[in-house]
Amino acid sequence: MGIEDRKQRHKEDLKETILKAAKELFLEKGYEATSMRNIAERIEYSPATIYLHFKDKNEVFYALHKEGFRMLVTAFKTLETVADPFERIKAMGHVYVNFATENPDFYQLMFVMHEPMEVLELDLTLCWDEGDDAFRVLLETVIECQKKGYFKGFEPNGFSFLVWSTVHGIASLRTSGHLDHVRQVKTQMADINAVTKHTMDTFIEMIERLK
Amino acid sequence: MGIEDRKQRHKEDLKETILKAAKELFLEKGYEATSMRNIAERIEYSPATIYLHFKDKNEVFYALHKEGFRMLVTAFKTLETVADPFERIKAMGHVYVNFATENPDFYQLMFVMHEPMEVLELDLTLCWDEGDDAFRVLLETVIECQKKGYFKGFEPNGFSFLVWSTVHGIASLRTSGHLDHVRQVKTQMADINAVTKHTMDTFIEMIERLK
DNA sequence: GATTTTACTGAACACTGTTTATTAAATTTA
DNA sequence: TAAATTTAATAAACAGTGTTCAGTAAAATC
Repeated sequence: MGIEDRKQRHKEDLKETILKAAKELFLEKGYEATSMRNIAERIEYSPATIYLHFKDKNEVFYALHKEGFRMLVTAFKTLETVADPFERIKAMGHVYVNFATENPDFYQLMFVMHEPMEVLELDLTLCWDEGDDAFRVLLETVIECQKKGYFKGFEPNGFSFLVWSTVHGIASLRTSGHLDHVRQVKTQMADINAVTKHTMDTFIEMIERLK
Repeated sequence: MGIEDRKQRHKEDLKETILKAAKELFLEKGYEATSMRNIAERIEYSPATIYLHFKDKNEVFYALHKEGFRMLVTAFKTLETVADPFERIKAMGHVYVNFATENPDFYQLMFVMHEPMEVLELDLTLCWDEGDDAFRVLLETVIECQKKGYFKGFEPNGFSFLVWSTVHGIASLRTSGHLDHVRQVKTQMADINAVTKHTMDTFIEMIERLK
């Protein structure tokens, strides 16, 4: 089936080409400004062609959403070298917030917008494996911490949700710009990076005290 | 100038009518599905008339955004009866998350979307008074707590940002639906309310230990 | 060489936010 | 009261959006 293979490969090449163009435009101009016509124009196909490979715009961005999670899980991989689970959970917080800072558009796509998640809601045979993977890394680290005697008396799921909520809160208030508006009025801090860092440091100090 | 007054009143009546219709449609169908044509149709005016009273769609929703903050500040007012500042900060967290739960669309408009905030960014003479007000209530409570010996050694701004980030994280992961997706896979909890409550309880337990 | 399958597109549908020239009504001036 | 002016409101257009579908060329099969 050499011909079948080649055809299949060509088909997937085009799908990859569409996603490459979609990603470029998304990072250049954001979600709203990236139209199906825009993507089609860049790859020199008609808009209708995209619909032969993706159900709709949400499905295109769901693919990018998954790519973002693969990037995040890769970033988490580097944490395996951190032996102490408590140090690892601190490092995870930094990796998470840094990821959001360095890839604000991806972060919004992954954790703020719910358009890409609608694909999951409409097709219930699909699962949010990527999100689950990322959460499991956190949960396992929390459990490991508790085995060493940290965070005594906390239910691990609840504690993990709390840690996630906190770093997500910092990341999303930062990337949406709301944190910066309050900074301007309430603090003498020079820039948004300082506020983010200060808030993260306060969080680390907080969990240090639960040690 | 009785006539001037009447004309002025009529002008503001129409502005209020526009906002009323916009609010209704927004709560019925969400932000994206509320179009200027939709609003105009409901009040039986032409779309162009709205532009005599508001610069653009963002300005319409900025007005609703402000209304949301007035609602939140009103909800915070009831906390003045809580004498102990530590109990008050706990109650604030609950009021905040309950507000987000009961008014998810308003919450998104106020703390997640940045379209309404663009009005502030374009017209720098305007200030985000509403957001500042809400944050000040939190900051003052934190300072009061510290006067009573709680949260020793924390810088009050940083601690306030951290508390805000945490409750915002819980509220926004809940209203966006991301929390519910992880719940389905990772926990045996019946519904999203249980997860939200459990995470909030864990947060309260956490700050109790810093007392 | 004729037929079927595949890949692709042009054009349309029903929307969107926004602007502008024009009209109709109300008010002011003569 | 009649003419002139100001105000309020709109119809129509512009340039875009996501999406669908009938139709067309090219490739593969018979």
